[in-house]
Amino acid sequence: MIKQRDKSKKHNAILDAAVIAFEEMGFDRASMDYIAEKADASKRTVYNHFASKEILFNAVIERFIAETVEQKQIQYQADEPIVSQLYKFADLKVNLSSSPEQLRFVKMAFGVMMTHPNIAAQVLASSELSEDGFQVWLNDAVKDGKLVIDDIALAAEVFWSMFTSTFFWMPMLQGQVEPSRAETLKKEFVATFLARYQP
Amino acid sequence: MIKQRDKSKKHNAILDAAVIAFEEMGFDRASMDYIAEKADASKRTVYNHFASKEILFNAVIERFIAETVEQKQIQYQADEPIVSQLYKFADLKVNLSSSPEQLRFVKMAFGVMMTHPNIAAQVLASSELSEDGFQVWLNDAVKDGKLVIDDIALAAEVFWSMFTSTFFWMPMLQGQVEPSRAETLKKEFVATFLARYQP
DNA sequence: ATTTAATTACACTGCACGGTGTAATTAGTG
DNA sequence: CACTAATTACACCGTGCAGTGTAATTAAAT
Repeated sequence: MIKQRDKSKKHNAILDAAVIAFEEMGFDRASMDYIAEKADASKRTVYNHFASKEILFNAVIERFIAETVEQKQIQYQADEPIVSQLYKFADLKVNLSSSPEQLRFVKMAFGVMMTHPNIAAQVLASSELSEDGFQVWLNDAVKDGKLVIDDIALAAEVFWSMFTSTFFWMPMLQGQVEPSRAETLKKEFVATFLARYQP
Repeated sequence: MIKQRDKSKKHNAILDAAVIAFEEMGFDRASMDYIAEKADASKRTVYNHFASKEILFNAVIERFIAETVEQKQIQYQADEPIVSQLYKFADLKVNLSSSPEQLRFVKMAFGVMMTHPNIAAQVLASSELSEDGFQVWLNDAVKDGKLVIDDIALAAEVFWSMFTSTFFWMPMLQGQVEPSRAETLKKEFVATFLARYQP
């Protein structure tokens, strides 16, 4: 009969502390001593849970993806106006830009990726899931005669490029987009998309 | 009478080496010893030219901006088709994405900026110069009756958001855009823009 | 050829950090 | 309560790096 205590508390405390540390100072400058201190743990315990800093970092990324990528799928609805359905897709991006925690994390992750291409190539994947779903939606809308599109993938890129630039990249480097301006931009982007692809 | 030898050769050799080093391994991991070696200089000489690593980094950024931001202004031409003029603006972004050296540098600079917000906030500014010129151009086009736009700044953002996302951010993180696809996207983006703002 | 500014070689300081080993302590589980 | 897995405190190693001091060397300007 093996006795086992619950490690998960310290485990998560360490992950939380690591997130804070990595966000504060990036991968290189975040020291294991600092992480241990923030986690109210000894450095030895940190190493007992995660054999190296790199392993710890990967665990941090994995937990984030598991937590945040709860499939937000949007189905095509024949009875709902095209515009309002497009707004829903738009909101997927807009919402990220208005969630400071997520933004801070993604920012950190990309910062690390840029200087350590070897570590954590997993981050990009998660941001592309919603974009795949959009192409399915576009297909249904075309079949239903509500949109006229030759090249679905191209149209999808037109749509996402507008939103991604403004609601992902910009906030990542410059900070939040003011909500009122976000609304204006969202409307204009959707209007532009429809000007091109609506019969 | 003071005797002065020409320091500029070593000065530039050091800057060149620093660029290589920072691009290769980022700010933190690029050591001054390594930079000195790459510059065929002693570490002492490096420090004689640049008192600290941070100062060296700033010098690197400054030189890059001075070199690359030769104002590429585009004037509105009443006799030239709107489409072809828009293509010229588009090419400003497309060309960056197809210049590996510039891309590598900008990539490095952003990587550093993300983890060291204190260092070098100067980089963003340089990428926004061409975007200002575009608003002037839009104004002229509207006056000339070739476009119908309420909010010039908004229209400008619609235009740049498409191109920036595809020809700046994507290449920065994932690498080159294939030339043929770049051409397809360019055309589609311009067509979309015109679908919205051409009378 | 002489002068001297610039550069070099090199030794050295100090520090921060990744990672390990161990003996003692703590606290949850049965 | 008794057991023992998990945690801690702490000392320690090796390394890599920013930055400095100095005496010797080099090479360009006059």
